[in-house]
Amino acid sequence: MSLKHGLLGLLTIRQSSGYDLSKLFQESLSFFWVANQSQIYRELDKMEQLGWVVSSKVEQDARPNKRVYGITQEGDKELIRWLKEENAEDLAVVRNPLLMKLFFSGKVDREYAIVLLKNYRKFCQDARAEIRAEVEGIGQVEETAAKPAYWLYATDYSIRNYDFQIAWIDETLRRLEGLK
Amino acid sequence: MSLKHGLLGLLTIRQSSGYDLSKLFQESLSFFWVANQSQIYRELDKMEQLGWVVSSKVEQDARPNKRVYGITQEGDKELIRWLKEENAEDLAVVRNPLLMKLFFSGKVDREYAIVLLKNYRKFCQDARAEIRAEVEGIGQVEETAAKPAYWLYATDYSIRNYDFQIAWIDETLRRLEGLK
DNA sequence: TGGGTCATGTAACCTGTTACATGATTAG
DNA sequence: CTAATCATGTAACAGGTTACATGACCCA
Repeated sequence: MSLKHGLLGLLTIRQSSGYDLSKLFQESLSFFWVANQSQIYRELDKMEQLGWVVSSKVEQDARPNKRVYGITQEGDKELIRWLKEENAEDLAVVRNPLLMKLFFSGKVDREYAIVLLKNYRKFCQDARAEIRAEVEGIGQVEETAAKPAYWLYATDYSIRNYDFQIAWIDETLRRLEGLK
Repeated sequence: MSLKHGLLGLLTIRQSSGYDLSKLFQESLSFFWVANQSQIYRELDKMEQLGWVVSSKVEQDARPNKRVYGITQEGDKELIRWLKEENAEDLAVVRNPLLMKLFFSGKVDREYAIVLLKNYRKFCQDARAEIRAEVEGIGQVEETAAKPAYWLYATDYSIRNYDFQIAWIDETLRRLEGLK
């Protein structure tokens, strides 16, 4: 149940509306978690039922009224509980559409597998560049004994993960093209 | 929509019941796609409504009657269409619970992040060993101009992906422990 | 003045997870 | 004899996706 906890985490920074959270999420967590806006609204609703957040209506005139959410003590406790919980198996969600397609590519001409890999390679390069740009944008972040820069480890993972994928694609393309 | 297509792919090998498919899936595709049994039953149902498969009841006496599914021409066409389709963005589903937790680990003691990484490292090693064992079990598969061994590329990806993750964990642990 | 983005959400549907139900056969 | 596994599924719920609705403001 990572999405709810991601939202809790963001709400410890500041109170936010669904819209705000959606943007915040996009800026900070979207490299390793995709969530769309409507999903965030629904989750907030459920989190309020769970007592993890409270909301209050804020009247606005130039825009539609909004509902601003804040984390409760209960919510904070839940966030900490989740962070301390050990559940290694649940951390790896294996679901890879690329490999699914590749696995069955014997059914079609080899060219399709090659295009598949090449397109995906392009996608990886673009995604990698985007993360790098984002990281540069934030600039140097202090990593001290008091505060390890966890976000840095996460972006590092993401970038290197793309590197790994690109390297694997290149080798696989060589093998495929070598068979011609 | 990869699960339906995975099942279509398996059904081109042979006709199968939901139970058979569930085991087949486990043996062949589970390294890159997790699916549970009940999900497979439901998907088969929908695929029959779509005309991609047909089923027939098979009476059994020692066990409950079963429903055996076979792929139709329509289903085969759909499988090929999916294999040829270009959709690079949809191939990367970014949803990483490990990074979500790590990202917010500043909220708790550093020790929890260390345990998190160590537990996950163990998980990766076990998963890696399991795939290797499976690959050895199948033995050498011919890779010829006529038939590239796509399954081999997929397992190769999976193994190297675990290697990458383990390497990143080790470096991250060093950084974390260096801060003490 | 017409299209994009800001800003708020709702509704319907699809996909994935968990728990349960039933009864035979097999291993310790 | 008892628990595990084989073998078949169904039901309810949780999480994710797509499409739609409303209206102001901003830029070309």
